[in-house]
Amino acid sequence: MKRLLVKLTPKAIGRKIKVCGWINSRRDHGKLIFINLRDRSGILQVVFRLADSNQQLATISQKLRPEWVVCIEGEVKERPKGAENPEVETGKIEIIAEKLEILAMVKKEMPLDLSKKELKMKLSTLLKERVLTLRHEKSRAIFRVFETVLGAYRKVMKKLDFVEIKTPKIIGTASEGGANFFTFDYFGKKAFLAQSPQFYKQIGVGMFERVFEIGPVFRKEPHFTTRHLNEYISLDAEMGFIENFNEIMDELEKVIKFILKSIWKENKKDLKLFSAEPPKIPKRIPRIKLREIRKIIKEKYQYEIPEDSDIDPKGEELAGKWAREKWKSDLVFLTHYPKSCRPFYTMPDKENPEETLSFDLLFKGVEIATGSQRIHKAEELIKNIKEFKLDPKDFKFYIDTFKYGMPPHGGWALGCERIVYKILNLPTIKEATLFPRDVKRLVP
RNA sequence: GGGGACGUGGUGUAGCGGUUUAACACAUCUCCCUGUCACGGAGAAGAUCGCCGGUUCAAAUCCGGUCGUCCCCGCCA
Repeated sequence: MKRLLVKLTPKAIGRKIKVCGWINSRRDHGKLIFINLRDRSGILQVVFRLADSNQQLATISQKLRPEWVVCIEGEVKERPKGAENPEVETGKIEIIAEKLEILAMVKKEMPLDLSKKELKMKLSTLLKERVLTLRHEKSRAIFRVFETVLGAYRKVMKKLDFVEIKTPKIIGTASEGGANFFTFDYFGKKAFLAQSPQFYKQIGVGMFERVFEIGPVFRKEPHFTTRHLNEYISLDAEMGFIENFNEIMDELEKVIKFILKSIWKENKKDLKLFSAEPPKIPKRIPRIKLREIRKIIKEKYQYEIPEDSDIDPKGEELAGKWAREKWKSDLVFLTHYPKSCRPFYTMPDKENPEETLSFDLLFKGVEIATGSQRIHKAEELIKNIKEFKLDPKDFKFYIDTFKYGMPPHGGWALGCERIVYKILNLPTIKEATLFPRDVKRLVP
């Protein structure tokens, strides 16, 4: 008999069918055993009536335990009056088991009970036992949201006429000139893991004007926080022929709105598990210069961000608070960062050369994206590389791109895990990562 | 790199100098149960309290070291 997916069983009342999946939970009433069977489409109650079944079925059904993998054949029936469960999609029906095939048993003591609504585990255990904890309903909900972010990003970028590219992650030139790279031996040469697709996506502008990439980036930064990972998925974009750098924010604004809208459309059940409130999104996301938000935070919250430096996490949190109070917005762009806190390829502001045409996008007080207009003239780029005390020789192919002619352009990088982390109000970004890589964690 | 906190059965916690043969919940095993869905009931097994050393008549409990973990700051998405 062909397997039927659990979600299709309510339409099969009266029919004999076969379902396959994992045992999510079991409730043994002696002569009556209830099993919640989980497959990719949902959960279905299976009833074993031991009094009515043959000896063999009765004996093995008593042995069934959580996470065993089974196929069950039987008749789909409406549940008796009063025994319906409105919390489950298949709660009005059940299947009366007649045949049971065990595909796999559990051979190890389970460190958790997957049928419980909350796992209540320490983060270290949750990640150590990842191969199992990922099966939990809430974990799966997180990664369904993650999948929506990826899908929505691709969809909206294509709609905005960007072309998807994939750039190398093994690279020979450090893209930001910093020291935060993983290095390794590549057939006798020194290689790096890409910390950003920066150079390659800019080269992509020379091909398609508008490109985007969804891919991993690697950061050798020993941070111990709830919002950092050493490997994460970056949602990158780069666009040519911009008249000013506000156009970059205009596009990013469309993108982030589409992503958020998609999640609230496609992941209602997942969001409910985390009691996630819809984000406050105004018609236009406020944009404010860093130097102005500095003043506002000082006046409103008596908190001072150090001069000529990047905004700190506390400052970001307060900027987020201010945006919510003043503009009723969970999103806010901070713009015009000082030259000293941006990479060498960032375009300085002609009106104030100490500031750059750059921005960060904050979501609920956490930075989820960074972007800027880039320098597109080779001479200026070389000058800036030298000002940053770097050697132009190390960036030859990158500089060549601009010698061959490039339009004014700019782009952004969105942190995929950060979006999911803030949307679901997770205690840490590590829960929004299948197998997080942090300073201490390389396995599993 | 700087700072803080925590390590107790499989999991999550309580106990914080002697009433402890280390307690509770869930999981595990045995038994009872025909309408449960976080099923219920009875019982059993399972921890030398991370490790090493010190203080003390007495240490899971206090002190020091060590290893591990988590968080904050810096930096970033």
